[in-house]
Parts: sequence; C-alpha cells; structure tokens
Amino acid sequence: MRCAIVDWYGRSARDLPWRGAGASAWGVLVSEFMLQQTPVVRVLPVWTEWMRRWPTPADLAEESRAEVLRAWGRLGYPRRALRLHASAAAIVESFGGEVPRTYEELLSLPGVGTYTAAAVASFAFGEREVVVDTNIRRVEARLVSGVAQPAASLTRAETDVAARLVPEQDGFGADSAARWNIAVMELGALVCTARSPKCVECPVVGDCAWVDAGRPAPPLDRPRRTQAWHGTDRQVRGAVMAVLRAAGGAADVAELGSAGEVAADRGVGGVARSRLGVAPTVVEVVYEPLAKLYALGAPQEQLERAVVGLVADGLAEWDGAAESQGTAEAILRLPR
DNA sequence: AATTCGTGGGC
DNA sequence: TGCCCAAGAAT
Repeated sequence: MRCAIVDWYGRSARDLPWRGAGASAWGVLVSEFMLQQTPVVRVLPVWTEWMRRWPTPADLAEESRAEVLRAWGRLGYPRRALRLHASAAAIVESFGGEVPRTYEELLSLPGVGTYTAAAVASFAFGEREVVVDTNIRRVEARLVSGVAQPAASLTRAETDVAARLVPEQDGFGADSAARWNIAVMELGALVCTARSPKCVECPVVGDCAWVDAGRPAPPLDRPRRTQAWHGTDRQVRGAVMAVLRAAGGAADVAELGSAGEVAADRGVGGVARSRLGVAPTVVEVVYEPLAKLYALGAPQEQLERAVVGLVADGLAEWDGAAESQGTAEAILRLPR
C-alpha cells in the first residue's frame, strides 16, 4: 500500500522548484512558510522572486521589514513574512547562517510549528520525521479510519496512525521516510482532495477503508471553520496593509501622500492620522472612503481597532516625528 | 480548546 | 452569490 503511493508520486508529482536536488534547505523553509494556509499556485511566483532576491538567510536578515512585507505581497497572513524574517535573523544569530537540521532546532524558530519543523527536517534533510499536515490527515482519515474528514483538531490517535505509517529509513529505498511523507501529502493535494476526491485515479483505492464503507458523508452539523469576512476587522486590516504596501520606501509625509492617492484611485485607501496623547496612545483615524466602502456601523472605530492591531503585531508603525505639545499628526507606515 | 490571522479561486 | 478551502502558528 505504501509502495503504491510512493510509486504514484514518482509518476504524478508536480515539478515544484523547492523540491529535488536543486533546492536549498533555505528554499524549503521559505516554501513552507509561504505554503501555510496558502495554495501552491499563488506561492510559486513569490517564492521564485524571493529566492532570487534573498538566496540565503543572511540576505533576508539584512533586509528591512518593510521591504519584506512588500515582497510578500498578497500572499495573506503578513505576520508570516515577519516571522520568516525573524527566523532568518535567528538562523544567522544561532546557527551560523545555516538552516538547522533537527526538529527541535527548527521548532525553536519563530513561525515554525510542529508541521513546519517536521517538514523541513524531512524534505530538506531527509530526516525520519512524522509529518502531519492537512493533506496527510485527510488521506489517513479516509484510507485508514474510513471517515470522510479528520477530526476538527489534530488528535493523538491521528499522530499515532501517521507515525506507524512512516517507514524506517531505507525501508524501501534511500530517504524512505521523506519520500513517504511527501508522497502522501501530494496524494491528498491532487487526488484525495477535500471536495470531489478523484478515487478513480487513486493508486490505493482498493485499500481504502472509506471507499469500502461506501464513502460515507461527513457529519452535517460540523461547526463553521471560516470566519465571516465581509465587514470584519480582518478585512480592514487587509485593506490598510494594501495601502501601506503601495506606499514607497521609507515613509515620510510625501510618500504617505502618494499612498493616499493610490488608495483614493482604488477607492479603498486613505490617510490615517493619529492623535498621540500622553498614554496610552489614542488613535483617531480619519478615513471616510473606507467607511463608505464597507458601509460599516462603526467604521471609524473598526479602522482604529485594525490599525492598533497592526501596530501591535509589528506590521505597521507610527512615525511620530511631527509630535509636539502632546498632540501630533503621525504617519502610519510599514515597519523599518 | 477555541480564536485569530489574509487572500483569492472554484463550485 | 455565498461558502469552502488552501503544506499552520500562536495564544
């Protein structure tokens, strides 16, 4: 059964630039950051340009956060870009500029959790690690457990199943564990998909507990996993970040002005002003176009919350250079 | 354990 | 159109 999946991978795997002998461990790590909750097709062009600009961790570590966030573009979850940047700095600081090899060392990096640590150890270094991502969870839920979907959150039982399936090193050829991990993941991505699985193309359809059971449907009453989007703070954060990315390099008043113009053209941007009091910072955001666009009940408060959140997360910062007499107009920009 | 955090394509 | 989903991590 495992051989059938590995053989299928040999025939059917996508040719992705972060796979294979040509890819560096850094390239693998970058790809894993970008692929967190983001589809491959959207990652490809950004990864390529990223590796051209910053071919080593040291190259990225020397870059400004603002430029890193711009290069991240519209991949989503921009905090991942900051964490990748911080990981690059940690790799330089603690590991001599080389991506560490072990699961524990990788796990110590910011933005690297259990999945990414195992994935990089496995895919970049060939270590025998138990990789469990959303694809692998779904494949094994069907193949082994006979249910349409895995549990809402990763369970011990799932990890045990995955661990049992990972072959010993050289169990069926060199790098057996890594090949198994990537093969199951690819099977989930291309064949054993969340919606409309292509069982007719599946190399192990004859061994599948879910197929044997007649492909039972998932429970109907499963809770919503996706947050509403329209009109949320999150949507506003995204709109503000888009404005800030569109701004030029280091922010000064002139550049913010250009950002405001760009935003006005699109109908979604604007100039944010803050009133910096003694403490805590009270941010008054003035932005009528955004309010009208989203037709929000309390748009100004919402924009204020979004901006404060972005600053708290290090995705934006205030330039208080114009501050005087306890009150100032400040410029919001990407962080240095 | 449940939430929060972007974005865009497919159905 | 609205909803679901995509190589998760941090809290």
